[in-house]
Amino acid sequence: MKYADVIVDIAQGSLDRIFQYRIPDGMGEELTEGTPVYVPFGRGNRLVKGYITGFSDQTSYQPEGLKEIHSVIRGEMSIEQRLLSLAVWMKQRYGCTMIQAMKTVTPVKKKVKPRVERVLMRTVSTGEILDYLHTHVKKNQTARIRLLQALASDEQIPYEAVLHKLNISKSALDSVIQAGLARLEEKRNMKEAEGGPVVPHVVLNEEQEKAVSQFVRDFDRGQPGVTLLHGITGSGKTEVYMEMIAHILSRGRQVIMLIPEISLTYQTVMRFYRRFGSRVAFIHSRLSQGERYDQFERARNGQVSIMIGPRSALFTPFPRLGLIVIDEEHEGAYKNETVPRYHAVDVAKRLAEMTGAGLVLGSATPSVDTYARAVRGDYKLDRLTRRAQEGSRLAAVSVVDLREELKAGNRSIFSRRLFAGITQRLEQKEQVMLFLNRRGYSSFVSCRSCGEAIKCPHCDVSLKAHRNGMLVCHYCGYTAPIPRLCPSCGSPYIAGFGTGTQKVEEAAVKMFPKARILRMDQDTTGGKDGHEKILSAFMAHEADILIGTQMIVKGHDFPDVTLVAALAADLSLYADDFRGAERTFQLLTQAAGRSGRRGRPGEMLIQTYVPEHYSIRAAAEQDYEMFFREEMSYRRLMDYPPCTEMVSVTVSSRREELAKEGAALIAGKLGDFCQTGLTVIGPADPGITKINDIFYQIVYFKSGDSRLILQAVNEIESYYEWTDLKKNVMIQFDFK
DNA sequence: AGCACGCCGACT
DNA sequence: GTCGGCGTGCTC
Repeated sequence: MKYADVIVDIAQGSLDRIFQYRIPDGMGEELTEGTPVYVPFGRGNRLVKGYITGFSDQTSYQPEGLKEIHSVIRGEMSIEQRLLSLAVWMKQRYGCTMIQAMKTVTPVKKKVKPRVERVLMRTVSTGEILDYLHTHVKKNQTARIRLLQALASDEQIPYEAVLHKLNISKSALDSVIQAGLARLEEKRNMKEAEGGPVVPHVVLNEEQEKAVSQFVRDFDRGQPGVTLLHGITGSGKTEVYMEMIAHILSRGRQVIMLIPEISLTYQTVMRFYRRFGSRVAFIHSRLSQGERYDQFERARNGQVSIMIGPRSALFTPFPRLGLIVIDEEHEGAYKNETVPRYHAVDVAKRLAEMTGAGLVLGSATPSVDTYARAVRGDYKLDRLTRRAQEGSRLAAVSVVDLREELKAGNRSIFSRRLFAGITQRLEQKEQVMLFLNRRGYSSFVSCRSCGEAIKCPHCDVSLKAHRNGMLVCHYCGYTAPIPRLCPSCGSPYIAGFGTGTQKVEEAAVKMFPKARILRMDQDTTGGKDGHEKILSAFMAHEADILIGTQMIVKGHDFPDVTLVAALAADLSLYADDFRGAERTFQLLTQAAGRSGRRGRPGEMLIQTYVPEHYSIRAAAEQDYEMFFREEMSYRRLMDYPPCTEMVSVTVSSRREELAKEGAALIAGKLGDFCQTGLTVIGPADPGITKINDIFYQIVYFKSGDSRLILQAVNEIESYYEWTDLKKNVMIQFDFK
């Protein structure tokens, strides 16, 4: 290898590319991917820091013009070094390029346009916040008073409710909260100065106490390991996390806590802030690149010790990481949707190993994969089986067999039992949530004569009807007016089919004409704060019934909801992958958890055509173990993860036949590479075969031997690299 | 980001 | 005549 690929000063967005350098005699041995080096750069040949990302024998640049690497930077394992070795691991594990991996682990500092709100955030004081409220938030006097009282008295009030009542933008409220937090911090400091108790500690129950003390003991022995905290809804997992975090902080180490974006609510922020004060920092999607970078800097130089955020918070550059917590471990949001398609749990495990930190995974419905490892003894398992709040009970769940409804002549989407339940709740002025557990079920236009749905000319999906009379492709953005005649048969009888939730809404309006009904889906959540507006209106009890997809059952607690119903639980069961049953069980269990809080008993109804299916029976019984046993025997029978390791190769090309040929070549190569121990499936059509005029094919391979899987990935990579395949198709690996 | 190159105004 | 303003563009 004669030349090295170097990426320089990657905190600068514009220099975010590779430069090639000559390798001086004798230096080759020392260089590997991720090695930090000094290189001469620019017209003045000033020495800048860079990192090796790869090697090559050839160069696209004129060889005479290449400069030599100046020297290798040696020294102790810095934070960057650690993140870079994580990048090297990601490159290996997920089969991406070194640059892709490095971009993922290192934050890029981008220019930020100064915004008025930002100034407000930084400089606002308690006095100013009052001024702000008086000048900007005149609309609702009671809400303003409520907010002020809450800020002054530490009272917990729901974020969404405040947002709605004040009818202000989210960023404006965020500034208000920032100011409120500053004020709370002041009060804390005063209390500390007086020598009074800083935080009213929550008393943990026996199970919580046991989980904490075991974790503490193992951590102090230098064997933090991985712990699965399996706790039912409302069992007080957060209190357990907070005790563990407090312990880690007392040992002079730092904590990363991952949460699904949706559960970063005002309550969550306040809870952590009240316990840990200004040592905690948050990352959320509203932050600009620059603000995100600033949060990382505050972590690096010790201003904060706890970082709470989505999966990208994993790459917080703490000098001495002691604990990673992943809340709602089973959530799909932890998987990165772009290359490298890493899973936060896997990366966290690796990072924890590298830093000697503990890893705690928490969930009421752990992923089958995680639970299997816990059962196997790879992870420690702590159970929280009791609700933390005295007197609070799990919802009573029952299953309604829709086949019986049909037999009895009821063809509506409301079973008789659900109808009675809703009627009763309406009388009692309580709230109802109706959910369809399937996403992407939005309105398309189809022909009543030939039945064809109007499809996107560039993608293998049907076009969605928007309210402005246009058809839009949600994958490539193609837009066209709704035609008057059917493009396939010329019939004039074409009509829009509403979304699933629209139909439910229509039916509900007919059945319950006096009820106030809200619907939440892609059509109704137009605008940035659409979601929040609907949720907070419902929170403020401005509607009796909320209809929506799974987004309504995640993360939000509505105190007046006493009935939740899954209208057609089977919808998520037969999804196009092997995790359909798992997702169904998780969704139904989550939905049950939304019903009946604050002491009021809740009820959950599951309407289904397959009441005998184990995922539905287990959800009704609220019996995770039962679900797990059944699901594992299915996975074992079908040889699916976690009983085997499975990887998909997605092959894509502008030309359909090239994609098909390429996929066949790869499948053939895999077959040749290993006749025994490796199962190859495909080539096959993926769920969507064309997006943006690019055609897709998919090949799966699986094996019980993870080394064999990696070898196969490498084999395909080098095969791809050194043949015409590279000219014709793109490939992408995904670990299932 | 730096740093050089470059093409216009007021100074020893 | 030259010193220096910072506008533009490149960095293996």
